[in-house]
Amino acid sequence: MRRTATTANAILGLLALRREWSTWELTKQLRRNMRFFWPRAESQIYEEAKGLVGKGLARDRQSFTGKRGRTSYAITAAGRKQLKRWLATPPKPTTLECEPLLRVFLGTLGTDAALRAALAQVRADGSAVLDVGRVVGLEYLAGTAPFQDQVVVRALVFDFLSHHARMLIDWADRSEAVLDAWSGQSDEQRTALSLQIIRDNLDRYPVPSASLGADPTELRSGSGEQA
Amino acid sequence: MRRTATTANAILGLLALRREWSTWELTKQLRRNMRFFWPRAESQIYEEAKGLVGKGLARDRQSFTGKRGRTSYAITAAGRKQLKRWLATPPKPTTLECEPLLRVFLGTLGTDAALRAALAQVRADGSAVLDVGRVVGLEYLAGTAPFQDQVVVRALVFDFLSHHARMLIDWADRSEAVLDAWSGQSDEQRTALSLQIIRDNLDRYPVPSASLGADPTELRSGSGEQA
DNA sequence: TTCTTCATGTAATTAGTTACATGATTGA
DNA sequence: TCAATCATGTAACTAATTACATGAAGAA
Repeated sequence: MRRTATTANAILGLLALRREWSTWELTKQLRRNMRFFWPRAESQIYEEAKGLVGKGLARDRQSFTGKRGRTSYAITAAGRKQLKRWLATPPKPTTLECEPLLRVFLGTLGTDAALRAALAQVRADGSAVLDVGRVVGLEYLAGTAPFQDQVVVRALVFDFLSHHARMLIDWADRSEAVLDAWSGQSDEQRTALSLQIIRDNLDRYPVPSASLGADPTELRSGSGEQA
Repeated sequence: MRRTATTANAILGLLALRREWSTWELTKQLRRNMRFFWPRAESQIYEEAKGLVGKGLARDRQSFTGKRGRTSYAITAAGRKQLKRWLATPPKPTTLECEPLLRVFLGTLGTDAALRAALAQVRADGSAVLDVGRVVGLEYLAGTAPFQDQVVVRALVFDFLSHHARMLIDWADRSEAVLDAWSGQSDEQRTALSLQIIRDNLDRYPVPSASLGADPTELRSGSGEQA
């Protein structure tokens, strides 16, 4: 009853963009485009696609390549209706899952090498996004992308992922520089550096005017450089 | 067959920082600090804590508040050993799960209002991080944070989350401006704007001289039937 | 006194992953 | 013809969520 089943709706959305998809094409699409903001194992796709058929939201068609079967899917009228309904529901919150950051959080329990390995992983995660972005972005610019007609929304997604990726890489770079600075520093110096990092970040938060309640003396003056 | 069980290790890490934790304190900690990079349902904590005891990595202690029981946990020597081992293993990739972005991806199938709702959610997600950051950050600056001695690593986490949050908010702002620009624009103008967004992002990628070349093959979604 | 929030869990269910198995196609 | 990779799934399992139930403490 309370089933949101986002993955199923994601597939439904793909089905709505083209008249027929083989399961393989669906998985390829998820690998290429959606994995960075809705990552799922490929076996899940097979499962969900079958589920859609079971609910009458898609229909399947069998064909053969040699003696090996293949299933293709197409959206039904009921499927389109369900998709519209879903798109009108409130979105779920964004979540980030960053195991390397957990390791940094617990970093004092481990080694310097472990800390650096965590940073390296985050940098690699960002690079992986950019690597795909370069290929896909150039396709759109060339006008040859598989869903060129969707470019107006895809550009927004592209912008998101690009910034996300660069955030990861830049953070890894900054943090590595901090680790480098630590060597030869006293505990006091390290602490001072850390507090400065926190202060720098806080200074850049725009205080939300909506929620400023009691007294403005609480706020730091001189933060008037908003864009 | 590798059992990493990151959530269990996360709890183990908390246990290593203090001599005893009640389950409630563990859940509170996860809500306050870790939920933005390792979000888990609270019921999971109870489960995992029991699991740690079962494996001898922690021991539990029962007490009472009135007639109601309470369980507290402490790490064992074996637990510390396991924790060290885990910290030395390679980190897992970062993943982002952004349902609003999926909605933007499929945005042409829905309404303008739905698109804006997705952006609003992302902005809210960023704000939620900053709201906690303000409180926690000031605690560290004041020297009164519960784990003040961990400030050197916590500052790095703080830096990450601050930038992540601002990335979300800035993207929502930019994208909303794009939606505003769309009204009164022709399809050609919208497309031009979108391509410009993609171009701007690509221009800012440093092309990694190391991994040039590779494959432009991956594209080509077959069946060139496009609307 | 009653309401709300803090605190402590259990039960039922589902979503998702890992591992495996195997046919078809390509190209060296 | 052999290996790699493309393509198509299934089985087994576990991690995780939702929903529920209820006691204690403090505020109104």
